[in-house]
Amino acid sequence: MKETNRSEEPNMEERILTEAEKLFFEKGFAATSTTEIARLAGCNQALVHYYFRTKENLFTKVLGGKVKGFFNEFLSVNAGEGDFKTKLARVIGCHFDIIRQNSHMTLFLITEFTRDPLRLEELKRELGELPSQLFASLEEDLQREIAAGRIRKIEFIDLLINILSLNAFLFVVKPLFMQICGLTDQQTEALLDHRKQEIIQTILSSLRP
Amino acid sequence: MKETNRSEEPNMEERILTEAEKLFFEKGFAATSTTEIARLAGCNQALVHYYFRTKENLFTKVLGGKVKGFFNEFLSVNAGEGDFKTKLARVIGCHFDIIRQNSHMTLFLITEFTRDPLRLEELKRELGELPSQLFASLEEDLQREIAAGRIRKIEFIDLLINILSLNAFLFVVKPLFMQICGLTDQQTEALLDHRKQEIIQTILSSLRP
DNA sequence: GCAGGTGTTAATAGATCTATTAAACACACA
DNA sequence: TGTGTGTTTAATAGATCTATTAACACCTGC
Repeated sequence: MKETNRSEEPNMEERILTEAEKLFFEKGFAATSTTEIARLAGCNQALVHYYFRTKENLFTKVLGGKVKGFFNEFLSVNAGEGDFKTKLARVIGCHFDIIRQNSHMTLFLITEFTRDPLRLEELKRELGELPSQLFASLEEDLQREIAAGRIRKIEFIDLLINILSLNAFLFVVKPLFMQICGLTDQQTEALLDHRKQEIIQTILSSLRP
Repeated sequence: MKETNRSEEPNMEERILTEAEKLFFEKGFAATSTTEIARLAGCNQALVHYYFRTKENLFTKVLGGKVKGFFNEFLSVNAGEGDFKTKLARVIGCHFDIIRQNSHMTLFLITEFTRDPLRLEELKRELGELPSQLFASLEEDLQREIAAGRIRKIEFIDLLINILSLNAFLFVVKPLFMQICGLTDQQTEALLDHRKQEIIQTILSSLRP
């Protein structure tokens, strides 16, 4: 086994991983071939199998870390201190930023998990209790606020779906949206900055009694 | 050429179209094989090519009508009469229903158009002025309401994105959502009935001054 | 009854893809 | 120099996919 490279140019194994990630995100598992991965990485196709044995293996290698990392980050957001609206605004903003940083993964995650439910089960198992932790605390707060008449009556699941919809949907259709509206990258980033604030305001406004 | 069937059991050509549609929607173009289409339709694989010559051909045959029809319906929704909030509620509800009836198409449309921008350009050309008609009228109303202080200040594009996000996102992740929450079809339908009202209320609430 | 059209299948060509194997290559080090 | 180890390639087996072709079954009009 070779020492991991430090500050050298990437070796072939790493280049394969890099190109594989690009292609998998861009075209999905089925439409990506090991031949194409090899071509982009600049090596023989057999080498892809030498390092990773199977395409499936390579796929999970590429994904495993990324996906688990993404959800871990997403579900570990800390609501922090302050009143409910402050905490809520913070969580919404953090989630928006996390999705934004993984923009190209959004659509990919949805399609791959939809098409392969087994992968989803696996992820659920790996994440364990993480989801319930973040949500339990927020739901408790929500019920208290409703009881105190400080926000209108709403099911927790609805609030959750509303936030996720507003935060994620634009990233799901981002390439489409840019093309339809004819936006440059720079204009898109500006719009996203603006959207983050607008989403927070929309959710908070919609919760007023 | 044979007469189109009336009230008889579907002929093989129609069954191929039906099964092809299911598979394309479910797994995308690349992951669907003509062999599998034939198997589900209950015929020899050669027959698929007999009727449609190529897989690409079959794909556009299946899609062409559906997609154009969907967007036509979506963009032809009539705001009708009444004050702004009434009209808005009607448009949101109609859009929700249209997407709901085409539930399985939502994710498919996004992925296919994202992966093949040319198809999108073609669709834009075919739809022509339709999009601007619906939106121009609503935007005008919105500005008037803001000026009159009856709703809070908001960009029209933000309102549009909010509505579309809330209406569409759940359908994009519907299979995932059902699996994660362990919902039956019946439970899901009940949730969707509820969501429709909740989305309308969320949008209207969020617009209060 | 049979000639011709339509629907259907079996067989197969040809392409491409995954995965394996054996051999060539490069380099370290005794 | 030679041997060993890790990297890379060429060649290829075997599977699967798209598409074509030739043959078969069945109906219909003459």
